[in-house]
Amino acid sequence: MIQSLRGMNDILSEEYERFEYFLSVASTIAKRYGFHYIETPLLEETALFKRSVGESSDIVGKEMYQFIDKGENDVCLRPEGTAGVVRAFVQHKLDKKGGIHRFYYHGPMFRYERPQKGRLREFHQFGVESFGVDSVYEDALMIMMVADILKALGIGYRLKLNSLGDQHCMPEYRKKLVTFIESCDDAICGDCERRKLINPIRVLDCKNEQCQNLYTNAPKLLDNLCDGCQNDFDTLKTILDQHNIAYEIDTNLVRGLDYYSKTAFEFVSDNIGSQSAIAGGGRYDRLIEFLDGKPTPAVGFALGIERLMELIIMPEPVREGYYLGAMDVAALIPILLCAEKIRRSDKAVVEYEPRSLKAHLKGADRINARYCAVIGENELTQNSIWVKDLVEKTESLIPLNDFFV
RNA sequence: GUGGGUGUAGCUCAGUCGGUUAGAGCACUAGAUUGUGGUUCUGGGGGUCGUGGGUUCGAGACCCAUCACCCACCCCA
Repeated sequence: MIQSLRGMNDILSEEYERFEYFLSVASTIAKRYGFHYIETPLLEETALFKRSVGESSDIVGKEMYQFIDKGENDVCLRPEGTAGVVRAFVQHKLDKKGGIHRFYYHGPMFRYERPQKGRLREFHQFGVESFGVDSVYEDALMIMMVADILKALGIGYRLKLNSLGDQHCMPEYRKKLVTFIESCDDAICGDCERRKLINPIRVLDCKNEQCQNLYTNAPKLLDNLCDGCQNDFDTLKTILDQHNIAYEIDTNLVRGLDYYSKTAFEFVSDNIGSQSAIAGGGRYDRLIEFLDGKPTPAVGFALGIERLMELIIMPEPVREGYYLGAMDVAALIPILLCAEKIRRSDKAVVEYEPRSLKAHLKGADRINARYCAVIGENELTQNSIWVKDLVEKTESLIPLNDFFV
């Protein structure tokens, strides 16, 4: 038997209903916030991710589905969504056009990791990117939008917040941090030794207990922000307070993608195991110029759909449409004609096997139909169809000529 | 990539020390006054015991490999 590839799942039936429900809720909310859908290719030039996500990140370093195509292009399946949207933004010269551009997207992402709960090799994200807005109000908008989506789905969360500084304060902070790390050099773990050289900020969220103990006295990002970053961060907190969105400051929250600056946030759930991040995002004002665009401020977030699936509280299912069945082979012909008429405006599911009335009622029940419509010997002689409303428990015999004329 | 656990019917799982025809519940299907659903009762169908090797007179059970899933590390959404 041929099986799907490791970490790549089919989504079907009830699971897909959840998936679809999520998409409709999230898309509706994104549109209400003034965002427009954008679809970008799953396959992109490898250089796009090397330059945006960053070669120091694990995603680019070891998790990409990368290969040479028949035209000898170095390509890979997208490991995340932002890079492609930024590429499209620049390619279509929206950076030069100026103004505000707000996009939302959803689709599969690919990372070659060891699968576990909440971590697949092909997984789905819903994300949002906003270009051209410098104001920290847009950062707040992102967080409010995620909060709105999670609330609409009945999902509880904790929000972690941090500021990573900008090109003015970050480099200086980085120097301070490296000096600090060197002062406790011999005691840090091998990973941190590596991080110190490639991306020193990442030592902060090292999970090694000994490292964490050492870093309690490390200089904090938040104590080293320049005035501009500090003001924005304070404003952001005020806005969130005003909107009753609870948050916790996490000075060790360092997003794993290299392009973030200033606002960084992460929504986590305590109910889905160790892969607990359900949404993450932040500002990335420098990324557009890294990808050859005109410098443009930008913020965004992405949300992992699979991690949300089991948390979604679905609305009560309602009975809808028709179940049609024959009690006699000859009745199948008018049944099919009726189904065709119903489908012009409603759902109709036909059972082809002639069965007892009881079996048909059960069948209608099983697919959660509102109406059970049956033609048997009696109806055939009277040229009519028997219809029972399974909610109102009323039934009627309708002449075929009158049925949905 | 590292460490640990699990794999028996469509689903959830029993299966004793290795022993003869592999079980239950749910689901499916058919009946229970011959045309009235969601309850009950009775019957029925459905299994290469994840896959491939090995040990043994005999393997669902023991051993090895492999694949998949789960948990933790790591990473991230």
